[in-house]
Amino acid sequence: LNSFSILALVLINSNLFSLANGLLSRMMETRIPVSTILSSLLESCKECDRLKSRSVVFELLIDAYRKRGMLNEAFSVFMGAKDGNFLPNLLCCNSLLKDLLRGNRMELFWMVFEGMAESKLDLDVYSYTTVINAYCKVGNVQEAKRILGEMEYKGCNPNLVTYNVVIKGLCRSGDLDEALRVKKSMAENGLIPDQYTYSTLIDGFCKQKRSREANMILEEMDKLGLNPDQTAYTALIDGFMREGKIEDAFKVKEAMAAHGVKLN
RNA sequence: GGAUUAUGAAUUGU
Repeated sequence: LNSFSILALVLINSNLFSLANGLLSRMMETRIPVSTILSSLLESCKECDRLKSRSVVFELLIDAYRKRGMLNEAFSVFMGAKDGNFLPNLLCCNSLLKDLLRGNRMELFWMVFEGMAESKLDLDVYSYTTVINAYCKVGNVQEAKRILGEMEYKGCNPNLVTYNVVIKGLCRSGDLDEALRVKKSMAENGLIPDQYTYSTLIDGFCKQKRSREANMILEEMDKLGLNPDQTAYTALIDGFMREGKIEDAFKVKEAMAAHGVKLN
């Protein structure tokens, strides 16, 4: 195992990443527990202190575990690497956060996030957006908005996706008016709402049984030349049907056809 | 640069 570890480090040092990757895959497939692989790698890093880019070995291993859905193992490697002062780079951390959030592994998610913060890693718009999304998903829009403020304060500008995530969170929590205010505020930051923004709002209004207003949002979208797509129309049809407004639903279906958007 | 990461955008009933 130690020979493999050292070889992996040497390969990375020589920019032979895919070979290193193959080696790590073989190590994983032996079913040796992560903790053993991890300590072997950390030990080898200490021995081979003249090799460069040693933290890459942990990034490769995290990615390998992540992509196999082995999130506990990916997490362990992150923690071990961080504690050994081989903090994975931002892209790797962000990717791990994304998978932990999607996998609903929130305990691990927050531990990784804390680890990034305590290592003084500068978060980027991806990191912040993911964290905002995490808060939104548990209905904590307050905290989501706090992070939004924090990122701006730290000089990291929220982008279109960030705003869409916040708007979605507000819609889910039923705060439609605030969602509209946030949409308006995008212009101040030079951002133009896109089809995601509009579809999110349309769906939000529909889910609160405010389909008529949703219809107006769709019309606004159309006016602006942002072609409402299948998602926007489907959300609106669904909204009208939920309210029992069958005729309105059919009108939307006709408008949809007139705009050349197909029913799915 | 080895990895190229953030919106699981809508619908799919009982």
